[in-house]
Amino acid sequence: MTRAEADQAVTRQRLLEAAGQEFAERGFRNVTVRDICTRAEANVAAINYHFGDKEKLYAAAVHYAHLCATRHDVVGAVAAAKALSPEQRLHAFIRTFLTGILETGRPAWHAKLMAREIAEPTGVLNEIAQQTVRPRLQALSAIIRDIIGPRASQQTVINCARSVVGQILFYHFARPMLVRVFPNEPLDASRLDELASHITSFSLAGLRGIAADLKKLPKTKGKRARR
Amino acid sequence: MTRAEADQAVTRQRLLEAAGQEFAERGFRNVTVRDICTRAEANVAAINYHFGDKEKLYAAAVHYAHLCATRHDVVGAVAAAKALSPEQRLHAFIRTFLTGILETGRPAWHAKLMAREIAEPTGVLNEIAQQTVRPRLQALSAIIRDIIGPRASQQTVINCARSVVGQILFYHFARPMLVRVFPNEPLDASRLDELASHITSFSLAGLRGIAADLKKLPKTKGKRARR
DNA sequence: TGACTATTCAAACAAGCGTTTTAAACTCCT
DNA sequence: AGGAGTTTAAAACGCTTGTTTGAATAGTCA
Repeated sequence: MTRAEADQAVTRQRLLEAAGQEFAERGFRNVTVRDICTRAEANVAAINYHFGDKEKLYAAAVHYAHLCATRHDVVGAVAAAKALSPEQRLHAFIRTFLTGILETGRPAWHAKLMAREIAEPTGVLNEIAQQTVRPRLQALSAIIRDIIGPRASQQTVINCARSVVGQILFYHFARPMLVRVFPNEPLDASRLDELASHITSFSLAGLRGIAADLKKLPKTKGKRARR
Repeated sequence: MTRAEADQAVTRQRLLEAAGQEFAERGFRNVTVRDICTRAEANVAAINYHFGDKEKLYAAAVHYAHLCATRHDVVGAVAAAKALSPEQRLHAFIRTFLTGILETGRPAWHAKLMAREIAEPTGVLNEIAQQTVRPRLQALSAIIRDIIGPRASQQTVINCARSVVGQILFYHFARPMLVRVFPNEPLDASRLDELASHITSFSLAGLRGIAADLKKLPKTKGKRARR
């Protein structure tokens, strides 16, 4: 690799990192290219030179975040825990997912960027849906089905999955409000274990309750209770 | 009231409605004053004339939304159901809250505006926190305590409240992703009953599970199990 | 070394934004 | 009817934004 190519690589990388953090923290529209270039210690024109335009930089940042995320991913953590009980796998899923939400600064802007894109799509949302969300949903659905049993309808599994993920992502989306309503709670990585345990306990009980409800109404053979 | 005053009032009101819907749907930064004025069939200068500037219009829209929301509010619905069981009151809370999230168009941009402000505060968040969120949290906390009993710590109640609200708001924040991951699900008002029932069942079971866990660990007299 | 390419940089550009200005249109009161 | 006060309308202003330009710099390779 030539020196020039190395320079290009290092500037590109700095832009990618700076853009990822800025975008994750403040959103696509609220971040200016000058903000990013200042943080990356690069010239204003660097973005257009290396990536074409702001949108392509954003797409590259999302793609990069996905690569980073899949390295030590939620799905990976769950797969590695294949030998564990469904309850333990649920805890692993929740804890790993929540880590990316509660962590601050450099190491975990990936999850925040994903979450932001989920709420305010910018065109690369479909890519995220296919590459990041679907596999996680698959993993979570498998765990949930292990817990509530094969008689539950697919719709029930999905509703439960959304209940679990909703509890987790709440700590991302509602953060500005949470710090105002609960000013004495840190709500950062120091609470990870406590919050992960709570969500796991709450969700486990919820899932078992749903499963118990199904047994009381064995009408439609369990499956396909949908409308 | 003079004719001029009536005209002023009607234009102001049209601006307020148009702004509320635009802001709720697309966010403060993504909406231009020209968008609002076009929708309200008013001149560009109307906003600055009637409200001063764009931010004050936004604040007025939030305030107006709060007024509309408190008319047939979550808290009101719960208070009216004071005679009901905690389980029924939980269902009423969830269903009323979820209505504002799932409803489309005119009648229910209030909840969406609130939710948007929760995720991306613009300066009036403190007002919302005090006027809208705190009373709802109080109402929900009371219901939760009725269900899980007096031995639970305040922190446990709060964690549970966040678990319930997280499930509900998820259908607002994650909507763009949800419609992509579940393209065959409507996720609008037609699903209100089903989703409200699911969240209620899931949460009720979750709460009872938390309560049961407390009885198995009566170490610290229940209260103050924090940290 | 010297032509050639790749990268950085300061400056300027064009478009979109919120806002202001200025004047016209309208209503009200005597 | 006519002046005063209020609301609407069109145009333009100033600022910020993303982007482009063209020169300056550094590195490669014959």
